[in-house]
Amino acid sequence: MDERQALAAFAALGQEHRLRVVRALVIAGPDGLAAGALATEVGVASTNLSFHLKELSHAGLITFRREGKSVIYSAAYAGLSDLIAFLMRDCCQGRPEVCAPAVAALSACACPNGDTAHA
Amino acid sequence: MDERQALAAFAALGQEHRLRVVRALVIAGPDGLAAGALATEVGVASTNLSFHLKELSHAGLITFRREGKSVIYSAAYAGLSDLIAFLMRDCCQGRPEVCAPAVAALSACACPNGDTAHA
DNA sequence: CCATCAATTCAACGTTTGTTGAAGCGTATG
DNA sequence: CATACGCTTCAACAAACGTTGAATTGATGG
Repeated sequence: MDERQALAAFAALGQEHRLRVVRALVIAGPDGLAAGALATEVGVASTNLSFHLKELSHAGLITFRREGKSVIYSAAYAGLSDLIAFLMRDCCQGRPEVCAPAVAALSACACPNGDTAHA
Repeated sequence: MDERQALAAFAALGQEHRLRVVRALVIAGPDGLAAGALATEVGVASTNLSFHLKELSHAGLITFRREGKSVIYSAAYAGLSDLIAFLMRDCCQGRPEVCAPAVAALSACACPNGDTAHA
């Protein structure tokens, strides 16, 4: 990920309604949510939501697929990963302890190795 | 971290000059950089930089200390960690594999356990 | 084929944001 | 105590952003 993409992603997340959309989609998981459902959940007019969804999609933070009359949006987990990596890249020039808290914070969420506690 | 703080942080990062400042400070490490040095590195007028530094400080992404005539800024690693945690919170509702890539991306940067490779 | 529903595009608007130059404040030095 | 230096505050302006209602596209059902 280059600076241009990261910039677009952070700018996209720096807006109340868009941040809520991404959070809702992250929580919803790979199944995603229809645009209408999102509009209700976030509390924004559909016209306005479309604008924000396009922005998020352009920033690589969400993806979408048509399903009948609805358009289903989901979080782009890869895009989110890349964004985190960009922000912390080159963070520990010989000082691993500096950015270790960030790893711990994220690990607490994901428990990727099936090893849930006392890591 | 609550939504309001996360919003301020993402909005702060969604601006070219501010993102460069944060990246420069993340790379610089705990020692930090003086405002003047940052202005040179980022390529922005000192007046303008002050504005952005205040914004970043307010968002909890950087800290500062006075040292003689200079003001030294450094990355607030804890703030960055919290931000990452907020973004990915509740991401793996029974599906750890979904956000595992994010953990991998960050771990590659930090190698916190002294275990550098082949993890 | 027409009516309906879901979602998007478009143009217009009010507000917020980033930038600039001049002036001010705090710290060091002769 | 006066000067120089580093940085910040202030007021003003142009550009970008988010919101809204009306019109449009695409898919489904009578």
